[in-house]
Amino acid sequence: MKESKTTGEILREKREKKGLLLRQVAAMLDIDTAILSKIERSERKASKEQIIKLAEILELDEEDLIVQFLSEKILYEIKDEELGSKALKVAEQKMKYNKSHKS
Amino acid sequence: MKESKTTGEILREKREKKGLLLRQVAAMLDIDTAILSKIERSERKASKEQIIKLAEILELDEEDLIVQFLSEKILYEIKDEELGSKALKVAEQKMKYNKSHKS
DNA sequence: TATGACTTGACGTTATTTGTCAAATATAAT
DNA sequence: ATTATATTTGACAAATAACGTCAAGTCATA
Repeated sequence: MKESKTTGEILREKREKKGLLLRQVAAMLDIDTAILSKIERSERKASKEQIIKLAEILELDEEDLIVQFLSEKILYEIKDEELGSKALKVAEQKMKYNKSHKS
Repeated sequence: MKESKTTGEILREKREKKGLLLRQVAAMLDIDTAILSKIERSERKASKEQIIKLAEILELDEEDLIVQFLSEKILYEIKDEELGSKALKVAEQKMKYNKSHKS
C-alpha cells in the first residue's frame, strides 16, 4: 500500500515546496500563524472551508485533499474505539444500502 | 442485505418488548424522559455511556449496539459530503495500514 | 547577538452538545 | 366527554468543545 501521510504533512510539504511562509498562507486564510502551524502538525483540525482554500493556495487537488481531510475526521471519531474497524465496515454497508434505496 | 434499523429504533422496539416506560428507563439512565424520547426517535444521539447502560437495561448485545452506535456516528460526520463514500474507503485503508504498522 | 520563522501555551469567545422544564399532544380507561 | 398516563415538542440553561488571538519561547542562521 502507498504511504500514509497526514493532511498536515501534505500541506506542509507542499507549502515548503512552493517556498511560502506560514505567515503568508495564514494571512490568505485570514487566521493566525499559530493555527496554521498547529494544523500542519496535526495538533488542530482545519475546517472544510480552510481545506478548500488551502487546496487552491497550494495548488493541491481539491477532491483528494477533501477525501484526505474527511477520512481523518472519520478516524478521529473512532480513534480510541476497539470496535472502530467493525463500525467502519458497518457504516460502509449502510452507505451502500441507503444509496441503493435512495433514502 | 439485511434491513437497516437505526439505534433509536432498536432501543424503542426492545424497550416496548420488555414493557418498560420511557420514564423508567430514563430514570435508570439518570436523564430526563424527553432526552430518551429524542434518542429513540434519532433526534439526538446517545452518549457511549448511555449506550452501554441501555444495552444492559434492555438486555441487548453490548458489542452489537456499540458498533451500531459508532457506525451512525461515522455516517453523521459525512452525511452532507459528496465524497463521503470515498472518504470511508480511505479511512478503512488507513485503519488497516496503521494496524499492520502498529502505530 | 540579532533577525526571521516557527512553536507553545494561556486565554477569551463562540458554537455545539447535553440537559431541564413545562406545555402540547396522543392514547386509553372510566 | 373527562380523567389519567405516556410521549413529544420546543424554549431555555449549563457544560463542553472548538476556534481564534496574543505574547513569550525555541530554533536556525547571518
